[in-house]
Amino acid sequence: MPIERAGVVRSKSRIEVLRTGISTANRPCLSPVENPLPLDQILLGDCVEKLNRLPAESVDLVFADPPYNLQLEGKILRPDQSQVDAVDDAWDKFDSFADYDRFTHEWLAAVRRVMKRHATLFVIGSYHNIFRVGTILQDQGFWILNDIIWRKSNPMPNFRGRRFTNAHETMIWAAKSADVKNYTFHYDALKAGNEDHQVRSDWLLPICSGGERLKNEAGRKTHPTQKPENLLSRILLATTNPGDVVLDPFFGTGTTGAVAKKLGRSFIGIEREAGYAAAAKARIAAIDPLPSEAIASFPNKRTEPRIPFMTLIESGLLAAGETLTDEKGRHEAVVRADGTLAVGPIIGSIHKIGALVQGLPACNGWTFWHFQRDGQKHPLDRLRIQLRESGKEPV
Amino acid sequence: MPIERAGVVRSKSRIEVLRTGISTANRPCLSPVENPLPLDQILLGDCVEKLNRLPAESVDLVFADPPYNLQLEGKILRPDQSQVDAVDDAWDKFDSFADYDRFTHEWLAAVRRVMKRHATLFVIGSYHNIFRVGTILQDQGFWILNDIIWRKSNPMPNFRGRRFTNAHETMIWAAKSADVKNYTFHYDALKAGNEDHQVRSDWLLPICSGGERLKNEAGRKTHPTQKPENLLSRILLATTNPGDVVLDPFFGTGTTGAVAKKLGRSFIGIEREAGYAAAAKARIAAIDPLPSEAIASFPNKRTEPRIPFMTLIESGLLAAGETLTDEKGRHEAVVRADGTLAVGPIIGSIHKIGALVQGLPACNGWTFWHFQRDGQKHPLDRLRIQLRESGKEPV
DNA sequence: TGGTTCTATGAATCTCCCG
DNA sequence: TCGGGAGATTCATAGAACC
Repeated sequence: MPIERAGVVRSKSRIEVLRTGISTANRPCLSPVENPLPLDQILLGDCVEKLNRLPAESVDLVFADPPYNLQLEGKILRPDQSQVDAVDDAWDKFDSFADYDRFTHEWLAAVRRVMKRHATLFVIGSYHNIFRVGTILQDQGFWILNDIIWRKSNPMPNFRGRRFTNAHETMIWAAKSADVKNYTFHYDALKAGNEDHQVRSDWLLPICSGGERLKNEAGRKTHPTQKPENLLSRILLATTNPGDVVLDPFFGTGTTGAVAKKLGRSFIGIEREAGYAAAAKARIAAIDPLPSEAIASFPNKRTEPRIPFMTLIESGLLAAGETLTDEKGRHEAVVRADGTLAVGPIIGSIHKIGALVQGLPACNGWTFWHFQRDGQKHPLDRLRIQLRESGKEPV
Repeated sequence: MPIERAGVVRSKSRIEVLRTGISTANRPCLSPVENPLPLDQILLGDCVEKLNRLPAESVDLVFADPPYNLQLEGKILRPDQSQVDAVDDAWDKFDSFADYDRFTHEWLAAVRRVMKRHATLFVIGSYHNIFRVGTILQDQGFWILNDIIWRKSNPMPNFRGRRFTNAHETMIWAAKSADVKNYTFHYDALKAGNEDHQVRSDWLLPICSGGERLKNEAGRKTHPTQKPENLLSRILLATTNPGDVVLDPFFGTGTTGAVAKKLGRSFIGIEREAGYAAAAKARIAAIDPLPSEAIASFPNKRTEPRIPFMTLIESGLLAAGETLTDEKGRHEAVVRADGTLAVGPIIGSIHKIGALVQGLPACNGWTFWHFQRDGQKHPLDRLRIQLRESGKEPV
């Protein structure tokens, strides 16, 4: 095995830390000590075989760029890489789809086992294979979160003029099952980086070319389908945290590893072709990780510490007896010393009372209710932010 | 052994169908004379049953908008607590993927039988169903020509902030089999109407709303998923000729029929719900077909237009059938639905026709041709500027 | 009448912590 | 595992309402 490690090699203690919390129950074959998570390495060999040697529930994200269907390449390979005779009638065409399906089924099941409970999966493909992949992953219980369209700003034109320019590829983003709700998704950061608008399911990005494209000595491209780093950046920034483990079972020339290293994530790459793996290793070794302040997490509203309304009063930011209104001044409520609001005889939380006065089933009291300072109305949330910021300062 | 998992286990009979085409057992044996093609009609009933009564190899194009098999749980509320009027109709309910696959397999096989040899098929769907559809149609021997992304310029946002905005739907365009080469595809006309650039596989179009959206007496939408006419226009203009027969097995409120009538194509619609069919019938009756010079075939030779003139028509800024003149009103031409101009029998880009009527070698159609509004003539360029200003595409 | 503001709504697999 | 409740969450467009 010429290449078992590439790029950054982590210390054992680091691995131990990252592996903490991984159950030993379902782990195949090897003990944790004998089989530590091979972080930031490229495993050379068949992906199913290599995956089966990894501990269960050990990675946070999977990015998979499997071989596209083989029907256009004139030859068909079985999962064991034996070649199927070239054929062109319906029976054999079906047979080739069945082969591709079996291959897909195997690697998806192997990947699924090593995913942590909250982990998610990206698979990229074209119309040749993506429908088979999508069907099979649904059959395995994966739960699709989005299909995402990579719109190529500079696609290869259609030379024969008999079809529309094939200007996109499709990615499927899926959780392990429908009941997984706590997957990582940096909604706030994505929105903030997109003119304060939600990021859509169609992404416009150029294909990989220029200096980013790996070439051999003869100037030929090293890999036929090298993915652009920007594509992987978006994915990793959106769905992982720094320190997370990203698995790529079809590593190729290592775009996933390069981007993971740059963004302070760990990677595990599996690649069958030694030539691709070697190119990936050299490429990743030359990557400088970004400074930590460039990749630190964007504040996430859902994970901010909760501030009880009462704390505002206790801290003196708001006084018991003050009158709150909505933004337009159409509704009023009085702040009570115990951290509740009163509208006439009715008493309740800022959310309950906000819902009540509007006749709605629910309401976010932090943004609905406003207090008055210097003749201007400000939302309660402003005081909450103030409190959180002051709490972070050293005392 | 029934079909348990599409793409994984196949029944023997399924393989038989794939090998031999349609088995004769299920084939209805009515002669064309006994069963003339019900052109420009809506057949009320189950689509498979109705399809089996149609003569084999009788339609030129199929547009299918099957149920998506959305699996909704509970309600979704907007941030203002209003409830989204979701698709919860009985026709979109399936017990399992296996059920949906069976349904898909049946209607696709029935559709396949009535397609002429050179006919093509469009199916539209979302990530909930499109992977199943794509897999099954590949299994049946259909040959995918493109997958086409309808990018919605105004999609519904994601209200919970846990996913990317689901801003597109996917269409699969397929021929009956891989050896069909003579399908209709108006490459030259499409290119001429698109700045002399090939049309890509991602199309930006708004959802159906405003006056085009059918509403009942109470002002509620008649159909939850009415498709925009511009979407069907592009499809019919690209892949059919005037006089062709377009089949829609899930007719709904008849967008396919309305566009077919407008563009001088015939249609056959099949719809199970009497209410939808009645709405479709009334809608189509009110359609005025475009004048024949606006839809006659684009000459099958290369031209050199330089304008996305087609976009003006799709955006509604200019209507197919309108007459353009030069500034002094000495020359006239008719706007065609495919983004070209006609002067008598001669058809070409706005530039070519402008040059022709003046007897000059070249002409800038954008400044030469004028349209009439409120009794005044304005150059086409005015509309182009308007469009550019409004056409800020989300990235 | 014209400009501005408000409101309704669209194929949607749409929360999460705590007791 | 289930239920309750805090509190988090929206963009483009049409058309009505208002000024």
